[in-house]
Amino acid sequence: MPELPEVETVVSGLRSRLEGRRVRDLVFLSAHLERKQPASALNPVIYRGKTVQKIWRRGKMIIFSFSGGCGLLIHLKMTGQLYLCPPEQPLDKHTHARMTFYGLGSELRFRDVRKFGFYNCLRLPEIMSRVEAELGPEPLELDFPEFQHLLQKHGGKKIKGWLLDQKIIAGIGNIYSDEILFRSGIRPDRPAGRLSLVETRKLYRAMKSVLNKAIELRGSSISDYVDSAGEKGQFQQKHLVYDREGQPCRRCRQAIIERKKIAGRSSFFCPYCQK
DNA sequence: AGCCCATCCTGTCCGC
DNA sequence: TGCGGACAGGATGGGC
Repeated sequence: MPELPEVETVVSGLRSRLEGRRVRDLVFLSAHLERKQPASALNPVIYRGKTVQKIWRRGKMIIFSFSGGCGLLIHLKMTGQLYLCPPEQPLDKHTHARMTFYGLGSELRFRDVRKFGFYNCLRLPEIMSRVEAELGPEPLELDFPEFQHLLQKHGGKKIKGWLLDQKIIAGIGNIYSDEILFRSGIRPDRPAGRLSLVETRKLYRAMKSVLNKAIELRGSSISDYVDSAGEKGQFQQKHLVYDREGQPCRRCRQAIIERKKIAGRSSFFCPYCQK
């Protein structure tokens, strides 16, 4: 499931290959993805001849800007993939869009088995206003006082749900919320507003260190995730609780990792290390 | 305000 | 071996 570190890895790979390139064509391969376009969507034909100006990330959203004010807003959701590959590589039924470029031996493909993701052709100002309306601040740019303020502002929420809420903080999903809470020694069902100062500091530091370390290791490949070159990440080897139900805790080596549904999501935690 | 549930979708896994 | 049902999950939207 691509979360902030996976999306960051994809974006940095695409950026180095695509920024400054001129689009030859954008083609949708399945009607499904087109049905997810909002009413204000641009005709894909408009992208022909446009130059990729910038590619960046906001939370888990991927944004492209092109010359002429066009943009792309892409979300990989759970099984989406956005990668460069040789044009002759066979297409399968899960590949929903392809973009080709002048002078580049690779094409960009959007593939998504479960079809939860979207790939929206929109004007850049519309993308920016949508993204800013829907997303809270970036966790890696958040300072400690603002972090504390957000904990109090949504203090009734369980901390797991708090971390997952994209409107509070943008980019954290189910894997990293569990890994962050384990490293903070905090149980996922604790109310966000009732953490001690020491716990709040631990949580803040763990959030940054887990996300940064995961970016360094190019993300976690649990099911479908691959980067822009089709390569898997390595952070799954560092997971301490996620998907480890029934196995001994890697820290205390005694307690057994539990799994509970919290805030509607499977949550893994150590009943001994997390208070 | 915040929780729970259903929804979208398909591959995988489990039990019979 | 094969089939059917449960399940997973990011985000949204409705109901309580």
